[in-house]
Amino acid sequence: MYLMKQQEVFKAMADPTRRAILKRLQDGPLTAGEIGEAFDITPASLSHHFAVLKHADLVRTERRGQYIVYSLNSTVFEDLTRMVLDLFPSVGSRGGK
Amino acid sequence: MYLMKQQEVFKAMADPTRRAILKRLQDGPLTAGEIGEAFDITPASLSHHFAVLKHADLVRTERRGQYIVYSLNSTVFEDLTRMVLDLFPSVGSRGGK
DNA sequence: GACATATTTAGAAAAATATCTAAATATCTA
DNA sequence: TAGATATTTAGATATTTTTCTAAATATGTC
Repeated sequence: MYLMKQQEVFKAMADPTRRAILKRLQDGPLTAGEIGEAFDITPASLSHHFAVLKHADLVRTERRGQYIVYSLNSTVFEDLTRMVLDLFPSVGSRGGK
Repeated sequence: MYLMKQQEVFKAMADPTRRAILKRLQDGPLTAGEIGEAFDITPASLSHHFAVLKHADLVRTERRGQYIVYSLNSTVFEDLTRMVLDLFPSVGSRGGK
């Protein structure tokens, strides 16, 4: 059922900078540089966070000329939501263990 | 809106042992010792994980004689679900930014 | 081709986390 | 109260993560 790398996804979500990156991408794709403007962090560190998010398959990338454009991968989000629900029996109200 | 400690919750969920602890509690409350049976880890390390889960308000505790009984706190879990949905606009289909 | 810009990779240092052993605390039973 | 069991706390160590600087790669422009 879960094709996603559960551990990678949860680890990716655990960092506040990465969650903020995801937030920024809610309104549409952005280049690495555009995302970085919001953070007081070097491009290298940011790039590391991108790598973690990509590894968890939470974002997709596409090169556009000099730029690399990042966008949310909403498919994995659905899996994540399901995963969270699965951890808490009462709310999801989906019977079996 | 979010009364929960977002960072604490995500951090708590990032560790596989802690997620497994939550899983074990799905079927009902268990003592620290009962939970520990499933893991190849010292009671001290386990206790550390309990502390993290408690700090995130994901579990509740109650002393019963010698034992300490742990149970899921499903209230916070609803917040968590909402939080995840909030990070991914397409899934929740809830308009605003 | 040379140079500028955008981004990533490599390698090191600093900070956070997970784990352990040993000791402390709480409760139970005799 | 003494001894046993259950759990946590303290302190140390090992691992992982975050961040940085410097260098490398890719693309665009002159």
